[in-house]
Amino acid sequence: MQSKGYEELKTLFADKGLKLTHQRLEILNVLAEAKDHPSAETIWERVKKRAPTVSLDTIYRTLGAFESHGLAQRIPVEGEQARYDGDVSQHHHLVCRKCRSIEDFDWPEFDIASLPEKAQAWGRVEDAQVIVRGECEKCRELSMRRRS
Amino acid sequence: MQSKGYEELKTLFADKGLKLTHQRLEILNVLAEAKDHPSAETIWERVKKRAPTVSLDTIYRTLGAFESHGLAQRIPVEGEQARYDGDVSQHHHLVCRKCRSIEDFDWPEFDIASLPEKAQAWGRVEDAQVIVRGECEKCRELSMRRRS
DNA sequence: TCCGAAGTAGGAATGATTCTTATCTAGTTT
DNA sequence: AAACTAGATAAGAATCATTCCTACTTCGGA
Repeated sequence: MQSKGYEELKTLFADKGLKLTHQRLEILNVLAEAKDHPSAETIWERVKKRAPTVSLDTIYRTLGAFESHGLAQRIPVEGEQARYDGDVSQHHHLVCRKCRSIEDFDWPEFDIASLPEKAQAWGRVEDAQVIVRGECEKCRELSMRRRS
Repeated sequence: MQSKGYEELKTLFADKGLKLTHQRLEILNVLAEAKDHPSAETIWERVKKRAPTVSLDTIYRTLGAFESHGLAQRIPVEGEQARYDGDVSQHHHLVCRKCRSIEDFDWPEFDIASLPEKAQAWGRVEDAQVIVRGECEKCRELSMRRRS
């Protein structure tokens, strides 16, 4: 995800009726740089390095605003903490049940337009993605070593 | 999901090292009859009709046990309450962001074996499903009517 | 520059889920 | 059939992510 210029962002936010504050900018930056699909709390820790006074509540509110305006997505995973992705382009996720790590993967052949009848007729589709759950390689090795 | 006979279940549970208690039977029944992907609390309400003394904690513990033994799945959705599905066969979900309803859909062409390279190499895949998010027809009509 | 809407901090409140402890039960052993 | 033991259960307390409340501050248009 490439960062947009300040003026470009300002226009983008204005169009959505959002104000482009310092905190929101920092959160956007963290999201843009993150490759680990961080939780709100993790984002908070990272943002605090550059803006130490930001409150966790602000992080939550901002992420909620970003999500409803299509600037970020909340990843469809169960689990204690919500996980966010600043990349809203079409892609899919690999979710490790052990260590909770989340990785992206692309699947160009996957096409929302070819979803079956029932999905097309269901209502207004906003997004569709594949969720693969299991055990990542790292955890798999660990559990094998432990067993032997 | 068809109910299995008692003896059959007993064997199935014994094989997994689980005890087949009255409570677990009732929870299984509720899951088998449910088509709405209920939350733990909803399951609790239904189970209480037949077994009024069951505690919510038992519901949570049992669902956890069922999930790790492949007798139920927790649906990969974000949101305040976890949602469960007694159907563990390959299928996908339509999730309404407004009313939180969840519907099943089948997609025979979807094949785990044809996931792209990166997903195959990631680790041990336990399941893969498509999550479609958006607004169901009912909510869509409501919001349109309100707007006009 | 002024105003109202929107954003913010900090702490309190909420609500789902899990843990603790003492008790109980299913399936097994004697 | 009585005793045994690992696994289950109930009840309430504890946790922890997330949201709400209140008072204060900032942004952007007029």
